[in-house]
Amino acid sequence: MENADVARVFAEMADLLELTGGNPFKVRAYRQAAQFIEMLPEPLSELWRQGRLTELPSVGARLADHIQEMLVTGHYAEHDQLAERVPPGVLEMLRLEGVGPKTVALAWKELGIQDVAGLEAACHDGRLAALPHLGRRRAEGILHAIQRYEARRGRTPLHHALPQAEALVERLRRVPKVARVEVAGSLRRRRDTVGDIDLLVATLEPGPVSRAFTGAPEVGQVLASGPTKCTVRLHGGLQADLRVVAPVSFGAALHYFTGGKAHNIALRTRAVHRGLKLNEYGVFDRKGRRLGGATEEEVFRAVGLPWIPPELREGEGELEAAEAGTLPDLVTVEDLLGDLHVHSDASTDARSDVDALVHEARRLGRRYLAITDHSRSRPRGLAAGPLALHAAELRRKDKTLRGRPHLLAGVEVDILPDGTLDLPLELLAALDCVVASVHSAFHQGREEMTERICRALRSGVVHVLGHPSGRLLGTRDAYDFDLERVLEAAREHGVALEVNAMPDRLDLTDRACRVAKAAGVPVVISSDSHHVSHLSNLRYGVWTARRGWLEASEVLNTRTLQQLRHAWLHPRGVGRAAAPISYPPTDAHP
DNA sequence: GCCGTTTTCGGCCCGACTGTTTTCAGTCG
Repeated sequence: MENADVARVFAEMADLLELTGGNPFKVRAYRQAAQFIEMLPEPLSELWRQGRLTELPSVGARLADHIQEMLVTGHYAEHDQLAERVPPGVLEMLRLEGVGPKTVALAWKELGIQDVAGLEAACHDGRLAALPHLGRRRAEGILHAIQRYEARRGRTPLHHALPQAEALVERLRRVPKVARVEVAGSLRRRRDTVGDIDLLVATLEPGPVSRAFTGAPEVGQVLASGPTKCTVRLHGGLQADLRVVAPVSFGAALHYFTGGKAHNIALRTRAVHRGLKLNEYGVFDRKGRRLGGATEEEVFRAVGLPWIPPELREGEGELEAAEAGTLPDLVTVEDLLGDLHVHSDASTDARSDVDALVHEARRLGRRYLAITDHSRSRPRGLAAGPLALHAAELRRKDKTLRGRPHLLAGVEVDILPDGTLDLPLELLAALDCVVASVHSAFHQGREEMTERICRALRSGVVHVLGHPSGRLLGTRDAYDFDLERVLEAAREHGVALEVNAMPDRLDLTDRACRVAKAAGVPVVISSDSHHVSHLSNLRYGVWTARRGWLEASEVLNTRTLQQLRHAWLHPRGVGRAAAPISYPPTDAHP
C-alpha cells in the first residue's frame, strides 16, 4: 500500500465514523492523520521498517498499529467492518460542497437516499426540502453543488497519480529485453490533474512486458490485454494504459501518447503541409520511407522544429514559438535558490520547529528560507506582540547560521474581508517577507473580492500575494476575482504573485502563470510547508510554472538574497510597470 | 483517535455565515 492508499482509508474512516455517530475527536484524529500522510513524500513502509511511524505528527500508537496492519495485510479490518454498514454512495454525498455528515445522515436515514443521484432526485421533487432544518433554498444550493461536483469528477490530482506511475515504471524497467520505459500523457505534461496513467515501453519482445503489467500487485482489475496495448484499473481506482512499441518507433510513440490532442493535431497538420505523414510509428515521406521516429528530437526535426518540452504541448502557441525560435527557457527546480512561504510550529497547525526546517532546507541546498507563520485571525495565529518576538528570535538565529541558509523573518498575513491586513502596518513594514493571503469570506462577489485584494496590495507592505485564487484541487473552486486587475495592482506596487506548490493548491494555476507573464508581473514559487517533509514539494510548483511558460528570470526566488532584497527595495510603487524584471538571475552568492 | 512547561487524564478552536428558524442547526475555514 502506498501513502495515498493509507491516507484514503483513514479519511474514509473519519467519514464513516462521522456518519455512524462516532466520537467527533476520534473523527478529527483520523482526518488529521490522513491529511498529513497524503502530503508526506517519504514512504510509510520505509518509516515503518525504521520503527519511526509514531514520530509523525498526529500518528500515535493506535494509528501506527493500523498503518502496520495495512502495510502487512493490505486491509484495515475495523474500517472494512464499518464500511459494510454504509453504502459507498452515501459516503460520496459528503464530497458535495455545503453538504456535511448531518445532512447526509438525515437524507439516508429518513428518506433512504443512498447516492448522489438519489439526492438530486429528492432535491427536485421536494422531499429533501421537507426535512427539518432544510428547505427550498438548501435544496437549490445542493443541486448547484451536484453540478460542480459532476464537472470536476473523474480526474486525479498529479501527486496521487505520479507515485503510482513511477512504481509501475520501475517494475517494467526490470523486465528483460526492455529498452525504455516512460510515462506519457497528461502526467508527462505535468497537468495538475490527470485522467489516467499512460505508460510507454520500447522492446522487441512485448509478451513479458504485458504480463508483468497486468500481473502487477498494484493492479485490481484487467480491463483489456493484448500484445501491444493493455488497460487496467489500479487498486486506488485509477486507470492505467500500457502501450508497447519497437525501439525504432519509441520517439514517435512517446510524442503521440504525450499529446495533448490540440498539439498533436497541429503537428500532424504541419507534417502534411510538408508532404510528410506523422503517426505513432514514425515520420514517413510520400513514398512511405521512414525519416525518423526513434527519438522525439527526430520527429520534431523532420517537421523543421526544435524539441518542445512536454509541459508546453497543449496546442496554445508552442509550435509558432518553436518556429520563431522564441520558446521559453523554462525554469527548473535547480534554479530555485530559496523558499519564501514556510510555516513553523510557532503558530497554526504546522508541526516542525525552525531548527528542523533549517536543517532540511540546508540539506535541499536552499540558500534562504522565509518563516511566514499565520496572523492573528487564523486559529492559533500570531498577534502583533508574539509576532515581533518571533521575528526577533528568527533574526537572532539567522546570525548564528551564517547563510546556511539565510533565515528571513516573515508572516503570512490575512487579507481581511474589507481588504485591510490583519496586523499593524508598522510591524509588517519591518519584516523581511510579507505574504498576504485570503483565508475567509470566499463567497464575496467578483467586484468585492477584486477590490479587497487590490486594497491589500496597495498597502505598500506586501511582498507576495499568497495562493491568489484560493482553489483546492477537487475540493473548492477558486473564488471569483479579476486577475487582470490584480496583476495591474501587483505590478504597480511591486508585489509578486505566488505559485503555491502545495500539490492540492497549485495556485496560481498554469494558465494564470501565463497571464502573469504577459502582464510582466514576477512570481515566486513557494512550498507553503507545514512540515519539513513539504519543503521538497517545490517541484510541483516548478511544473506548474513551466506549464505557464515561465523562465527563471520571471521567478523571483531564482535570485540571490541580495538581488531579491534589491528587487523589493526598489522601486516600490514607481517604475515597476515600465521595467518588469530587468536583470537575469546569476549564481553569485549573496 | 492524539497529546503533554495544565503531562497518562481530560481536553481537543470557535466564530462567521447561511438558511432555517424565532433561538437554532449545520457547514466551513
